[in-house]
Amino acid sequence: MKQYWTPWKTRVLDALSAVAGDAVDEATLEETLLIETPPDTAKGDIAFPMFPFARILRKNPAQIAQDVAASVTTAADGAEGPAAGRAEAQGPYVNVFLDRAAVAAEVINRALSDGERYGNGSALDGQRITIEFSCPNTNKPLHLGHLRNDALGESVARMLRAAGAEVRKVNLINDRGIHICKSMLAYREFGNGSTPESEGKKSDHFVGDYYVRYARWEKEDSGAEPRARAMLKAWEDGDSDTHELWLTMNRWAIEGIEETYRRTGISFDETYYESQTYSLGRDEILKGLDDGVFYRDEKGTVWVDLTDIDLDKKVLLRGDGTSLYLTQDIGTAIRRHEDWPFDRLIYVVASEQRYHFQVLFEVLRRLGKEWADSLYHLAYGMVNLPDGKMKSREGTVVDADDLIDRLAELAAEEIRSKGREEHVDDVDETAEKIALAALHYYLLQTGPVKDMVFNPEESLSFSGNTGPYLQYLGARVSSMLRKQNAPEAVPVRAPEVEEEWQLVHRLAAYPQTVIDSAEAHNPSMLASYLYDTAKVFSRFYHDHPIAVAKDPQQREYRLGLSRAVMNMMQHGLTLLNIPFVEAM
RNA sequence: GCGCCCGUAGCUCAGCUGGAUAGAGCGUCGGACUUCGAAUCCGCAGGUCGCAGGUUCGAAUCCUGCCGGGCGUACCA
Repeated sequence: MKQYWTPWKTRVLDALSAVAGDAVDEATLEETLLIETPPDTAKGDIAFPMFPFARILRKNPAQIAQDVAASVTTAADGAEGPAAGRAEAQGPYVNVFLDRAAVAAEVINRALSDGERYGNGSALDGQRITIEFSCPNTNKPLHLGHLRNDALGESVARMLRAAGAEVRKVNLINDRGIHICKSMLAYREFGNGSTPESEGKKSDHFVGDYYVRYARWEKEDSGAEPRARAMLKAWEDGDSDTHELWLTMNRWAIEGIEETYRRTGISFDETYYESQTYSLGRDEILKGLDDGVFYRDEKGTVWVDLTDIDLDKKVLLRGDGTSLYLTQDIGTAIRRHEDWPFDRLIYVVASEQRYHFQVLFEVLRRLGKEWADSLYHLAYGMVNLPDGKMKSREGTVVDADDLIDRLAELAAEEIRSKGREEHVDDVDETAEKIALAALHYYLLQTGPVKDMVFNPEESLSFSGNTGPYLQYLGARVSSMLRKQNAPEAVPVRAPEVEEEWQLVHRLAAYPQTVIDSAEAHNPSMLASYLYDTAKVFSRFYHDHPIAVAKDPQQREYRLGLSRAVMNMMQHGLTLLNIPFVEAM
């Protein structure tokens, strides 16, 4: 989308290249030119710092600014509409004063006519991106760590889509292995044929309880572990009783987990199961062995030597021919590329596995997969508690369902204590949406690379820099727009107060923010943009009349601006997987 | 030991590819509801941007070293 500063950028570049003559090519000038917003709007609406050109042009930056400003103003002379205005040198900066009325009308009307699509872009048009996230085990329910993973994966996927990419969200369910057998064994041992229904328990929690039960048992009885291993062997040999139990318990686990997905707005286009993919990759490794990319030792183990790129030697296939984590990841990557050839494959996986992905990508490269360079590990930090790490053994793991229940309960209390029951359609449904807003915003406001501290009390709060703050703004404005309809378009009219102009500016910069956040795979950029915008709007709303403005033209204009900002907020909240509420 | 990541206000975090005076929220203290919804708004206080060098017109941002913390360095996943 063409931005309102585009004509000015062109004019500044023209002026610079006139000053530079043949000495500097235009591409260099364009790369060097920065566009900023002056710290104080009295200084102008757009700023171009001339510092970098001082070196290139061997001139005083303030002098350059004066020359450029003069010729830019001349170039703009006679222009009308959004391209009109003048430039002024302020020290080493060229500052532009726009025809705000014209620019504002263009920006607002674009947001009004685009409606809920405002913010969708085409920067990634034609790109096919697969994104893998969540990847739960079928021996226990989701916990806080999964919630961060899910929030990130879902949000990044939505942002990439908004930026124009074709996105395929995939899940890989870890439904096999010794840890799965442990809960199965404990159930066979202590379950007495009970079921989630008979116990009145959510089915994934039911399964998880047996995993915990196993852990306790293992401590008391040294015979437990060998039996778990024997069960894994039986499973691998296709023992029918074991498979029947496995199918039943997996179904319980997955149904429960899917319920949490539905609840949190997480979805996938394709689900892979490790039980179906774990043996993939073996043939690929053997092919690589034939091609001399890998080697076999005297025990029959297949290795890859990555010491030439400062990594280690890694085992790809055990001597008995069985697969490892790495083996199957090689297989699933290849399978995915066959299923749906992608331009990029993003793995949303905790940063502890950085090394694993380095190795994985390099092995695929050595197997001659030309698409190996398009693989990307979106590593994110761990979620800690105020007193340290979550430890499943110490029972400090924060359960996903419990946390959301707790949040929803508090939100419902809040609704009641404010006497809002009559104003919302359904207290519990609204409370649930507020809970998700609090949770998702909390998880996404921190950039992915950083470890974060989950402070229960803080995350349970609904005021300040939180998801519910954003929802609250939406609810108030929705309520206002129910009473007074916004116009379909606004006339050319100068914004009267500073907040109006700031909102126009934020409206204009929003589509690019979506693209930047998507390309950086960083929802926190978008989150803080929305929060800052909401703050500006809150102040505007508080200090100035909108729907109750006496002057009908002013009222219409402000209602139009409000609607436009709401379109943007709704779009942005959706990208963060935060539900919009009409009333709360 | 080696490798990767992080270190910004008392706490939790922003700060885009280096750019004009480093920002929020929570917490403390104080103010604003006969006015479009007070889950809001406004104000006060709070900083050697871990430390030391370097690069440059200019560094929280880039480079080097050190300190502190996390993670990794499995024929676990």
